[in-house]
Parts: sequence; C-alpha cells; structure tokens
Amino acid sequence: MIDIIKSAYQHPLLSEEDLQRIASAHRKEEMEKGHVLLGEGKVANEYYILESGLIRSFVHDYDGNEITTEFFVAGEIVIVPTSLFRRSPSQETLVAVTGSVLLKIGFAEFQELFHGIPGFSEWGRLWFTHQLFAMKQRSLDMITETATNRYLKLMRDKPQIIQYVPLKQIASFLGITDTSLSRIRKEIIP
Amino acid sequence: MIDIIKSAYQHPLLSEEDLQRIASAHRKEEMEKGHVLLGEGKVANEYYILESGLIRSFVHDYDGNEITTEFFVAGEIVIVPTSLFRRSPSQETLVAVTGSVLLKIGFAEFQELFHGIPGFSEWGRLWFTHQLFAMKQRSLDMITETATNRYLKLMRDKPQIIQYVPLKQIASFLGITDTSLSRIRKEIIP
DNA sequence: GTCATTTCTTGTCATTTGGCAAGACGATAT
DNA sequence: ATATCGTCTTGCCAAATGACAAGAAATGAC
Repeated sequence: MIDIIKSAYQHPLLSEEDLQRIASAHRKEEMEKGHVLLGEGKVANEYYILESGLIRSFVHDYDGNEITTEFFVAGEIVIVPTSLFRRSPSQETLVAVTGSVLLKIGFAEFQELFHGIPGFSEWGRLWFTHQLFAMKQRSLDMITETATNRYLKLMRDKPQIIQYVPLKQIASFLGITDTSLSRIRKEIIP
Repeated sequence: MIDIIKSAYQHPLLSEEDLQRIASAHRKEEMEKGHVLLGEGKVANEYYILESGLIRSFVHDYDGNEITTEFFVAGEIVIVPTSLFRRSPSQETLVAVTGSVLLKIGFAEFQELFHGIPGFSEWGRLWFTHQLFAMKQRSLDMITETATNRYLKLMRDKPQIIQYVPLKQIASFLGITDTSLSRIRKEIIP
C-alpha cells in the first residue's frame, strides 16, 4: 500500500515520515463492478486513490442523458473536488466500471494533513494546478481537434477504457454520438 | 485598494489583519491597451487581481492561429497557474484588451502568505476548486450546448466582452469560426 | 441452451459548421 | 478627402455530425 501512496503523493518536500503519516490516513476498500462511490445529490466526504480498476464519472444533461465527464485509471485520484471541498451536493456520479481496489481518505483526515504538513499542501496545490491544466487542455481539444483525433488521444492515454466501457459512454465523453464514434472507428481500424 | 482585496480574497477564516497583510503584498500597476502581461514562453513570476479593464489570454494552435482561452473581467484573478506554480514556460499569452488597472503580487510573497496564513491556503484551495468547476463546466458546455447557446451564455456572463473584443477572438473562444459567429449573431439579434 | 436485453453497426437524410472569396463598413493616418 | 487596413457580413459549396430506424452481434439471466 505504501508504494501506491508514494507514487500518488510525489513531492520533494514530503519526507518518509510524512508519507507514513499520510498512508495511515487511508483505508483500503474493494468494490465490485457497478458500485456507486458517490451518488448524484450526495455530499462527498472522502476521496480515493485508485489502486486497480476503472472508475467513471458522469452527469445528466437537460434531456436526462448521461454525459461521461471523466475516466479514472489506476494511480489517479478519484474525487469530485467541488462537492468535497465546498461540502455541497455532487452533480456528478462516481461509479465503478470494473471491480476496483481503492485507498480511501476522509475529509477531516485530509484537512489535518493539509494544514499539518507543508509538503502536503504544496503537493495539493500542484495537484490542482495539474488538474486545471488537464481540464483546460480538454476544452482546447474540444475546440481544436477533430472527433477522430480526440478518440485517438483517448486510446493513446487510457487504452484500458476501450476494453471495458460501452461505446456510448466513450462517445459522450468525446462530445459526439455513439453513431459517429462507430463510424470513426470504422475509418481508423482498417 | 483594500476593498478590491477584500472582495477578491473572501474566506471566513481571513481576519481583518490577515487582509491587511495580504493587501500590503500587492502593488498597483496600470497598463495601456495592448500591453503584454505575460508572453508565450516566459515563466510567470506573479499574478494579478484585475481592478478595472479587460484581459485576454490565448494560445496558438498547430496552424499558428490564435485561440482565445479566457477573458478576465474586473474582480477576477489574472493568472496562468501552470506557469506560476510549476515555474515553467507559459503556453499562454496574457494581453490587455483595454487600458487596465491591476494589483500585482509576486510568487515569493504569495508563498509566504500561503504557508503563513491558514485562511489564505484555505482560500487558495477554494479558488482552485472553483476554477476546476468552471473549466469542467466549459468542457461540458462545449459538448452539450450549441454554439448559439455558448454565445448567449458568454453575453450574459461577461457582456463587456462584446463591446471591446473583435468577433474573431470571441469566436475562437467559443470554438467556432468568425463566419459562423457572424451568422449566429444575425439569427439572434432580430 | 434459450431468451431477452444491450450494444454496435449501417443506411438515409437533415442540420450545422467550415473554407473560401467578395464586398460592405468603419476607423485612422496622411 | 482619399487611401488603407482591419473587421464584419454574406453567398456558395463541401465536410462533419446528428437524428432516426433497422438489423446484426454480443452479453447476461434463467
């Protein structure tokens, strides 16, 4: 478990002791495919490090269709920041696409670490910075890249997804219909 | 100046003294239309609170076209987080659309406040949370909303922009061509 | 194994948007 | 006043994508 912790919380200011303390604030949790980690309208009280498996988050649009907002793969932080940090009801639902193993940490425990370990708050700020960058890049890609390229990028970055996730859910993440995605795949593969 | 500071750094944990200390870390700076606050490839060493005026950020796509990534209006934090916090060259350029007045704070001064004032680091985390939410919303809008609706939203949220910014720059922010935007405006206005 | 359900593909046609180019309009400099 | 430059609009046609529907394939329940 400590290995996963070390790879997730990488920062020069974090000592071995810091990491031990951080690790002991986490609890291992396993769940089967389909389990809902956070339901729409609930307030998040924890976040997770994904040790193995695949997690998906989605929202509903005005017509009630599911729009996939994120795929979380092993090593990533599984979190709905707005709900956790503003203590507000989540618009997003978190659900396990496959059986998964996660390390869970509660909000209170996180707070303690954030204010008690300078390296941890630095890590936190860098994590946010990275997330912001990734989200901005995603917006930019929606503008500058064709649907085909967005699909190719996703395949390159998170190939696991193609294996386990229905086309429709991938399509909504890419901003197209499953029909279009089907045609795009036809163009690409041969 | 203290008023702007107070409205920008709102958090229950921040006392009057804290705000005074924060305020004194800022310096007022005025600049004329067209001034570049941060050039592509430079490392940001500060961020700003926009007191009045309008700032735009943009990147270049693979063809060298400018893509507007953000419009900053009065009261907002003008910043390129990745460059400032990772001390890395900025992909984005910050430029004044109109003459502007800003409150500037350096990276070192920010660091001191961030680690010296608990309420300030809490404020920082909430700011990041809000930014993340806004960026995610933007991605979602690019997927779920029509170009027309995206334009209407922008008009509603930041009407100042329409007045000062060329159509082409607004169009690239919305992910369409200036031609399309021109047609959309034609549909809307009458 | 069989049935039912979901997922994926494919066809047809409509809509949106882009690429390109011409012309109108407006601001500014001389 | 004229010339010039950037901005905005508009027309024409092409490309990408969506909506809808039918059928094939895969998956899961019993």
